Amino acid sequence: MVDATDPFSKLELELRRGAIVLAALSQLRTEQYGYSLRQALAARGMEIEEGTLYPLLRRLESQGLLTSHWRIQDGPPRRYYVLSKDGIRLYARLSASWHALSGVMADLIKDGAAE
Amino acid sequence: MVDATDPFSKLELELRRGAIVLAALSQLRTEQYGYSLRQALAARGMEIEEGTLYPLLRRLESQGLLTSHWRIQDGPPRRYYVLSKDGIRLYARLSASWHALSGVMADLIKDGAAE
DNA sequence: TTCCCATACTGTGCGTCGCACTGTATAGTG
DNA sequence: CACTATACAGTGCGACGCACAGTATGGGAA
Repeated sequence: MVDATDPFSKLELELRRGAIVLAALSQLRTEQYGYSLRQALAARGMEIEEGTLYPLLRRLESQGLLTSHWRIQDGPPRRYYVLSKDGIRLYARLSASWHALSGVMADLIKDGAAE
Repeated sequence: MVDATDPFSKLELELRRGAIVLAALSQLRTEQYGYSLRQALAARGMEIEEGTLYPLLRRLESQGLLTSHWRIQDGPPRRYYVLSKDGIRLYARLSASWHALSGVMADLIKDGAAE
């Protein structure tokens, strides 16, 4: 629960926004269900709300980037997701984009860092 | 003009989305007008549409992060923008956030890079 | 001079998406 | 048997990038 009237909070949220998909995809190279994915990401410093993550997973599947199936075993039924062939390709491209963006931004920010 | 039906294009756009504000702010540590800012960013690999940049500048000013004034000198009137005190503070915080995010993402992506 | 393009800014509307919030259901623990 | 953690689904709002359209000036070429 952040103060939405604070410009910084809004901007930081926007900053994370695009990265969320890539973060999720990166962990779906191996099979995960929503809840475990959320915990895996949180453990690495990328906290994503349930209301964000679950719709995201469904959206990515509807776009053919993920495949999923229910599995009932040791506990409640869980929907497991993993990258599809298209998802693997897209992940490669998107992580390359991230890398490029990261470089550009580092360049932009560092100028005048000595000031 | 990208193919909006291609999931990759949409996701890449989302990836850039949050970074745009930070990129703009980074160049407004020194006074710039919209058009020159757009060219400065493009020259460094960060192309921003006019329909994105101009509203962004107005929005940031309305939030008190930028100050602006018209100047008439050698050509058409230009509206010059520069970081306000609040803007300077926010820029520092936001670039720190970017740095942190960048680190987290690098960590997430690199796992299994050897696969 | 006149045409044209680059420059420079304004404004509108659409589509997308993160999140807050709510709801549903199961498993395990005391 | 209540209570909590787990696990997922669904709705609505707010924010914003961009496509698109419009306005106006300045400079160079014909």
